[in-house]
Amino acid sequence: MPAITLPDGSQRQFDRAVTVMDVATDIGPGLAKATLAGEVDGVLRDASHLIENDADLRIITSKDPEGLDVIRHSTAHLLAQAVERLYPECQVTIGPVIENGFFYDFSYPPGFSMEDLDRIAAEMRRIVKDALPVTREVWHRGEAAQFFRQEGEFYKAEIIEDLPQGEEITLYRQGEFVDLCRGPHVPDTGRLGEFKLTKLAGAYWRGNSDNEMLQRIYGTAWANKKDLKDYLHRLEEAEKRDHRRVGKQLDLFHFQEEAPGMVFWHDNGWRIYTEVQNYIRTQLRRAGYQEVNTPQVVDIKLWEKSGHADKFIDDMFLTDSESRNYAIKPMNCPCHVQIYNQGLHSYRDLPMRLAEFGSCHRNEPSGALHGLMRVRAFAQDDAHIFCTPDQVQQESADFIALLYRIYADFGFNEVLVKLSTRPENRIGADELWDQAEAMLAASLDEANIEWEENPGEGAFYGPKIEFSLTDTIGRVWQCGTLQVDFNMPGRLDATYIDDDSARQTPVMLHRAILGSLERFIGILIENYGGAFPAWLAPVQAVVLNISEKQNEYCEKVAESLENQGFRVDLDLRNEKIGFKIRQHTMGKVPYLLVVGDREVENSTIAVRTRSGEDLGSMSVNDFAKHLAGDVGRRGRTENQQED
RNA sequence: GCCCGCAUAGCUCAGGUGGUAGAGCACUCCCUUGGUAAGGGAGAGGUCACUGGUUCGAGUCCAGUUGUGGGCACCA
Repeated sequence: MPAITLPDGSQRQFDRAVTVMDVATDIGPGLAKATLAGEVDGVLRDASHLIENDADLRIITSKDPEGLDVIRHSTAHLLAQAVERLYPECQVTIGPVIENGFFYDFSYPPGFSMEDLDRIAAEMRRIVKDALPVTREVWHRGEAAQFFRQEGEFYKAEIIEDLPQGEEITLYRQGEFVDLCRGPHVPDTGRLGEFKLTKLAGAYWRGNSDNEMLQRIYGTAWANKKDLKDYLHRLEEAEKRDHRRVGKQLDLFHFQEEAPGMVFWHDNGWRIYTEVQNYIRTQLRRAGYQEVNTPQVVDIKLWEKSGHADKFIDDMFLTDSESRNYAIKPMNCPCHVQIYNQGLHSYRDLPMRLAEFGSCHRNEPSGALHGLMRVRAFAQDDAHIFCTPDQVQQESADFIALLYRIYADFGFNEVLVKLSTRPENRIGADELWDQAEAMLAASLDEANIEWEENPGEGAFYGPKIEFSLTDTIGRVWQCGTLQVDFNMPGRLDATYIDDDSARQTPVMLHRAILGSLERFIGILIENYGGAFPAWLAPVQAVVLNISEKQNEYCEKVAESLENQGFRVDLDLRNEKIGFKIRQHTMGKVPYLLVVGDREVENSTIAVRTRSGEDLGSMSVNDFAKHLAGDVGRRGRTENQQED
């Protein structure tokens, strides 16, 4: 005699056990048709789930986020069923829901091609048309494993055997296809159909490169045709902001075969780069850092001593001369310890903060390279803070505050924060790790920052906080980092004299805010779609003449602005004004300054923004003030004050 | 590094089943001096990524290499 309480608080009384679908039907046929699953007492269940006792029930349709997940999950099963039909020797493994869609991994040594994807999608549509009922079955663990082994599905049998004891083993059946799954699923395959198989990729079984490489098929799935179309449209729009595409359009940089993973910066791109670098330089100086510069080619012995060679020798570029072996430096820290080690330090000298935009090279695996986002040659806004153990907490807090201030200047207000803790392969005593991890966690908590733990992902010498930004298509890129290192200073013989005259080993904080400048500029390009705020724009304004008559005046305007430190171009080509406006608008120049006879006569310029707004005519001085205000705001919006 | 694609003019891209390359934009020259997103005309421009193979003949088919794209693994 269950009484069902719905989310609006209303109750329905039944004289027998009912399924989620029964309740939906009781409410109305329209709802029944839309019902995909139900949330019974807070747990997601199939529409066919039988409710025997009083319960809270929320009917799940495609309008609920959970409903969309059910659709995606069921579409993954649909994919697996189609693949099993077309490639009977194929084995299924796992097929989870991911952002915007799903994937399914198959063991199929011959491999799939893009043509296979078309065949598979066609078979999937056939199954949708057949509207096969999807049913749930509870199996005995051993029998289920046995069943899959008989079917030749050894991966599935392995998954079952690895499930925690006591967990219910459920199988879902649609037509001839049976899959191990926790569920829930849609009531029948007819509820699916708004999907697209998007990519084909390799993926290692259980994410381990020692295992077989499986064939992964990615897809996207939505509740209706419009959502699917909108999603595909969003992807296209994101592609237009791709930093590689924008980099070519705006003549920022290029790559070429002779230097894979290394950037050829052009004038326009390098202007952005140096602007960013100079901004950071000023910020660090203000925050009490010293800027230094250290050699790029350093004897391998130093890398052996620091511990890097042990772990990263394959990823280092090596060279030799006169029977000595050198590495092109992959990072700055050992060199900074060398600077620290010059002279004797008192605890009174600490903290000592050494910053460097040193050029570093890492021989990244070819498959990892990705435009500016992952390169083999880069510079970081890198710095190392040498301090006493007591100072770690305060230095961390100061750093985190600086990082958020700088991100805000660049217009980034959403930051993902993770604390990576001790990895399996590490150096140093566990007590030191306990201490370091706790300090980092405390500095985040004190700043009221939400963070996640990333267990086992710390560097080999210490735990780290990672600060990540997101690109236009939702890929997350780690930029900032803060790492506590109790090991390297000792390995490289760094010391200071304590207040009781004893020699102590300083703690070293490795830290960067933007991370690789190359990557950060890639993110900036995508964030702005190439339309940089005035402070970063390679060209801040272009002076355009209407005809030859105004050339001399135009030159004077440009010269005056340049003398005030602005980046200004002159376009005196024999072209119509509409043509020039169009070209520089597409070139994303923030301000277009038009000069005709009227302006010459009144000693003014007509100001137009790249968004097409007409700011009217004004004197060069007034425009300079306007532009200076714009530059001064950096990436912050009008009403965001600098803190 | 591994899986699946891709590589044609400076850029964006066409080039069924093999018969020695095309468009638009950009570029050069000429006309046009034009007031806020493309004025007109003419011209030049390509060892079809590289190496090898099949063929009378390869941009096109096959193999390898390099680079690159999407993933996986890696990321001090």
